[in-house]
Amino acid sequence: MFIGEYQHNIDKKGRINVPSKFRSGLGERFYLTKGLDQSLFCFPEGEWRIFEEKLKGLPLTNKNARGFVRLFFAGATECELDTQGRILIPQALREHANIDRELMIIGVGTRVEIWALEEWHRYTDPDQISYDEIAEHMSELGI
Amino acid sequence: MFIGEYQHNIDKKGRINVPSKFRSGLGERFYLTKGLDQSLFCFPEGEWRIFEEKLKGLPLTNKNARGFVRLFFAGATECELDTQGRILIPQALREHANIDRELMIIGVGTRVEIWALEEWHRYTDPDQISYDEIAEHMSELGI
DNA sequence: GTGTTGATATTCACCGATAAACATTCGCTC
DNA sequence: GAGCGAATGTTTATCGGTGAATATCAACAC
Repeated sequence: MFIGEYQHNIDKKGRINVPSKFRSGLGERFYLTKGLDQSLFCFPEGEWRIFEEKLKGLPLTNKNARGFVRLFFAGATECELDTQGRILIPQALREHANIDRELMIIGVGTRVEIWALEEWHRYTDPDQISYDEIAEHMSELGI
Repeated sequence: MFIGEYQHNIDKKGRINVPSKFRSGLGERFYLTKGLDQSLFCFPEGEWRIFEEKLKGLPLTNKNARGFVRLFFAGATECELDTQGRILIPQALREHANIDRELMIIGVGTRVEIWALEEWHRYTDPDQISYDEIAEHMSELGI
């Protein structure tokens, strides 16, 4: 399970250090794709297969489903950690997530997400997000 | 069951001593998350697994669910007692709870909470809080 | 009151992780 | 083949996390 948030920087060549806590979970080879809400999704091999299966099951006739499938498959790339534990983020994905220099890498259970720092702050802005609603969800979980 | 309150200090590296009374209940490894009201929640491993399982099942396509899962996982961290019974509180969690130096660790039945001392005093200030009023609401909950 | 024990506080030193700059290789174009 | 840029590798500096050692304090027993 991936949890926690880590603020890293991207270097001039478009590489980022994968937080050491995520390395064992992601393994040597994993998958990176355009995600929802201007983020990038990062799946370990096993989770990627599950995700693939789900996408394949979507109806070709549904317009939204078609867009969904295109976004994920077309945006996907296979990543390999280099000798220093870094990965290269392709230009297209950097643009999708608006990543310039500072970014936030977060663990979201079964996947890892990469956000431009600014986007993440906007997303988690207390004015934008309803903590009451969150509290609501928490009580459903019995917290 | 966790009960009692303990006033501790955090060291320069962001570590705190876990009160010895809580150690056996929390075990060697447990989980810490951003809680409500500027506090931090501390869950033993077993309870954490239950949340994880529930959250894993939430749909990726639902915006609210996505947000909740992100905040919950990103705001969490795994803690392990070091050789002296201390844990490290990550920067982000310290900021969430406004913890600078003095803090209060309280037992709340099934979980442990960590507060900045100042926040705790503000929260429990008799001028701010009416126990009668709280008791009133409790009766609505059937207690 | 004194000594003992266990718990918490504080400091220091070391190691690993990350940041940033620089070097090398490879493939491409001209 | 020369020059170029993208990708990959190497090196160094810095910072934060981790463990060890020591100091302080409170509770308790005698």
